[in-house]
Amino acid sequence: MQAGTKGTELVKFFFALSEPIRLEIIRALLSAKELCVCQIVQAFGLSQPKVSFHMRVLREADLVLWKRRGRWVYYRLNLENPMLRAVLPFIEEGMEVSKIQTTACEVGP
Amino acid sequence: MQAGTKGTELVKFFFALSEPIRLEIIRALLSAKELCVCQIVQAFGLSQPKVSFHMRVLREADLVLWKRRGRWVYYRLNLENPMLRAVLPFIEEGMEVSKIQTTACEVGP
DNA sequence: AGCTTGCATAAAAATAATTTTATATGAAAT
DNA sequence: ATTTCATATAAAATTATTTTTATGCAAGCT
Repeated sequence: MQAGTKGTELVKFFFALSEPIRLEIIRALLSAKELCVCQIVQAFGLSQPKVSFHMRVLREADLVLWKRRGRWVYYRLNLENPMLRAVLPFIEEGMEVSKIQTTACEVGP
Repeated sequence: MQAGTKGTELVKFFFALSEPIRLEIIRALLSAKELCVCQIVQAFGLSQPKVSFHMRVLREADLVLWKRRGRWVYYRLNLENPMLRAVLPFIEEGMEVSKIQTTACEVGP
């Protein structure tokens, strides 16, 4: 996804979702209302900079929102994004039903 | 999109759409019922192997169907793909209305 | 059959994305 | 004020994708 690309928004959107780790993070965020970086790090056994890198891609594609609370940074899906909403059913597909978020849940440190 | 990836189908789908040239080809196929490679080459001023490369990515993501007729190979959108159908409205967005296919049209050599 | 056209594919070269390693920042704790 | 923790960001190293260049193949023409 080189710089100066036209139609960037759409390209960024698809690009962000075209990576297995990022898709898994999206799925995790679908199950948990929100997650801080350390939870994602632990859940997937990834390095922290790696997770931060991918979260940035997701952020810049407008797929997630973030908020700092104390020392932690929490990420959650940007469900206001209509494109995300359009593809979520396909991302959910194959997920265990039990893992799909139906109600808010307490998470995190 | 490294080899041996899990959840390949979805990743391939998003990956195929995460590239400006491929998105433009999708848009062109939306306007023209079907296009042969030489038409895409001419329409965008791309080299033939480049177009073939991108068409293969689109094929392997199940986004397009192809058929040889004589010496020409024609590509068209795989509108049976439900994921493609889900995102098409967003891909159309910003396209000139006049370019959006409403009826079949005669194209090609 | 031999030529030409349209296209796929392979190999090499160029470019871009990801991962790792190292460092910086903001917030709380001591 | 210093230290510690959680995380972002930068730089370097690695890996993947894209582009270019070269070649091969199928189909029609002469």
